Amino acid sequence: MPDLRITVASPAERAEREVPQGTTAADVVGGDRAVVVARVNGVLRDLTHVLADGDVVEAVRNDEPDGRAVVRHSAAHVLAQAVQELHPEAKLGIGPPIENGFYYDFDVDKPFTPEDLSALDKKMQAIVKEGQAFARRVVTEDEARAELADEPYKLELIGLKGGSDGSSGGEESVEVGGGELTIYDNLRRDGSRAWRDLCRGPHVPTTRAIPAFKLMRTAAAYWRGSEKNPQLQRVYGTAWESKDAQKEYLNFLAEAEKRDHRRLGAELDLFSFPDEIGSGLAVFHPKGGVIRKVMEDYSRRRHEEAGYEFVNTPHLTKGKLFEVSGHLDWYAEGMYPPMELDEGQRYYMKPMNCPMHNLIFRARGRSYRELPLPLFEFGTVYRYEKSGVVQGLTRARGFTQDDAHIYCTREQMAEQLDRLLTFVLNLLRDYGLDDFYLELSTRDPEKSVGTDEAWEEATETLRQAAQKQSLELVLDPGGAAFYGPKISVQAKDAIGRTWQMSTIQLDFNLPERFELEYQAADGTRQRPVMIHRALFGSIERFFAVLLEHYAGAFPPWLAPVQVVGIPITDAHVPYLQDVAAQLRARGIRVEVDTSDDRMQKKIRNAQKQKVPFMLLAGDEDAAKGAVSFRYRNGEQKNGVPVADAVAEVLDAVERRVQV
RNA sequence: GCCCCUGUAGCUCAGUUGGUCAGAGCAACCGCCUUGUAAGCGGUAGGUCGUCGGUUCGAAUCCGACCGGGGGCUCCA
Repeated sequence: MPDLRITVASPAERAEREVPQGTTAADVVGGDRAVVVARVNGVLRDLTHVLADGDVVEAVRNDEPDGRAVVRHSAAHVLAQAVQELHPEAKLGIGPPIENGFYYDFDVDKPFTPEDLSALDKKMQAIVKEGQAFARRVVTEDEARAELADEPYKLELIGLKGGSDGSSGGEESVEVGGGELTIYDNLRRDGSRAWRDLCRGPHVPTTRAIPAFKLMRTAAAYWRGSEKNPQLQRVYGTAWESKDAQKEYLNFLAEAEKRDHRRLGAELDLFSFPDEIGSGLAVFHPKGGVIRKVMEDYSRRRHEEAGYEFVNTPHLTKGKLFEVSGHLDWYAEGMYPPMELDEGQRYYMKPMNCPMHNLIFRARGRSYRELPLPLFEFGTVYRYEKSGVVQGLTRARGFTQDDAHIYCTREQMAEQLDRLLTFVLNLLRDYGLDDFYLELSTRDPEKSVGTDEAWEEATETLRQAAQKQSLELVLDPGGAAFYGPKISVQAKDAIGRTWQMSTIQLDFNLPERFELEYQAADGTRQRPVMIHRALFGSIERFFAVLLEHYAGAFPPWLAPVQVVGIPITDAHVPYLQDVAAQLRARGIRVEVDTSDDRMQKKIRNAQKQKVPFMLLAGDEDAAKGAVSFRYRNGEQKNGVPVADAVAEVLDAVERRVQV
């Protein structure tokens, strides 16, 4: 039998080898337990895959993205096997790997309980320990239908695959894919079949190659993501290449929970959601209010410097305005239902500020000399979010946008976008976010208005502006709003989570609908282009992001209480009050703790409130005209002359640094 | 909107199979203590157990509806 020539590739090198017929990927790149699958000619394959002449083979380890996904996918299979052993009536949905884990959907009579979950976890442990092999088997459609006669959802997937060959490629999933149908058998050590599932694969060689997993939660999910379909029970799990990697991930989750803005908002007395007001509608307490005020003040200042004009508009309007804007056609279900006044006149809460700003533009004739005209407003809007999606400050029903609309000529558009992106990114950096990427959302043909040409021009202009920023640019096909494409700035926070922050949207549509015009230099009337942009998105949401980013320990310029004076005994209260007065005179938010707690307790309280500076004073300090710093990290600096202490605090605030 | 979980003092939580089970800690308030870097001590007050119905001799405990909250689906700033 002639030998095969293959290439063994690794990030470091490529080596040609001659191997006998029948050589598998495992023969070439296996041996290391961390290698779970192989990449053959760029396609992930089982290690049992038999190589052909000319193949390029690459080992895929379980600690790289593709390898992790395979481990997770295999873990999903083990879950499904466990479910069908413990709940034989369960019908299988799909079970793909996802970011940080996997899920599997099941149709069961009764939703899983927490007890079910821990029983499943145990069963999975047993299966993993047993070391069952994942064996791939190619089947015909008829064979698959026969074998999976009891699995209605799998049959549906087979039907989908058979019916729409290559038409759009849209329904490809991990169960069925590519050119052939495959079933994976889970084989016990004695070769008998423990379980099987329709699956594209690939899989790890045996269940033992799933080093760490944990079932996380259950939830309902619609079959194939549509509300019209039945709801299945989804079990979420996580899986990793090692126990340590999993532990690290679980620690990350714990850290995220500690930073949850809903928790910190209550602990730090920043805001609340009184039941009496209604779901998704927040009130800001004094400490949250002052943070918000500082955020807004700084933003206003920067907008002023950048030449924005400030406007104000009402929260409520007659329905006609949203007929003109098209919101009632496109957005009605996101709006609060109307109130009927004055013989059937319908008034709506505004879900967006743009129509109002258009009225300001249109209030009188406009000249090309006024353009670009940027109108800015902290505009509060109300959106009727479905009850299941409301979530803290990040998804509220009432929120305030730092909203601006820039009216300009087509010629000005590109430069405006350019400057805008730079402005946005710099401002976000001032608030302490500095790790960004950009996302370009393009047209959803199902949900959009306007001509193809206009969309194309707008999209291209945005793309060019984005590319100048030397940031990563990600595409989001079909993600645009109905009136135009958008760029959004995604920011990474202190623990690596990304948040969508600012959005910049081009709009050729609203100027049309509102018949906006300006008079050009040649005397003709022209239609302006409109750019929508919000930096924070919503102040509430941005507030939440910063709160989580800083874990409540705001930098001094944002901290609600910047300095707490802590007297060693009551006798030192007047001394500290004098220090506080000096700070207050310079605009510092300072309190002196005059409660009858002991000094240690006062420190603990200030520490828990995450106050950036504690200033202590007892006899020793008072005698020298000094104070002693205690910082949030527990460090201290003793005997600092009062003038120096004041200067240090002021400096930190003015430079907006974190301490 | 749909599914699951959940709702006991301002906060975190105990309350066994429905029958002195309405409790604790922290916070608040009142005293005592006068103290050098994360909880000093004592006392007082505070809840129609989310709401409304139902089952029962009897419900925080069982059932239903509604209203919050959480996790998802979907959607989105």
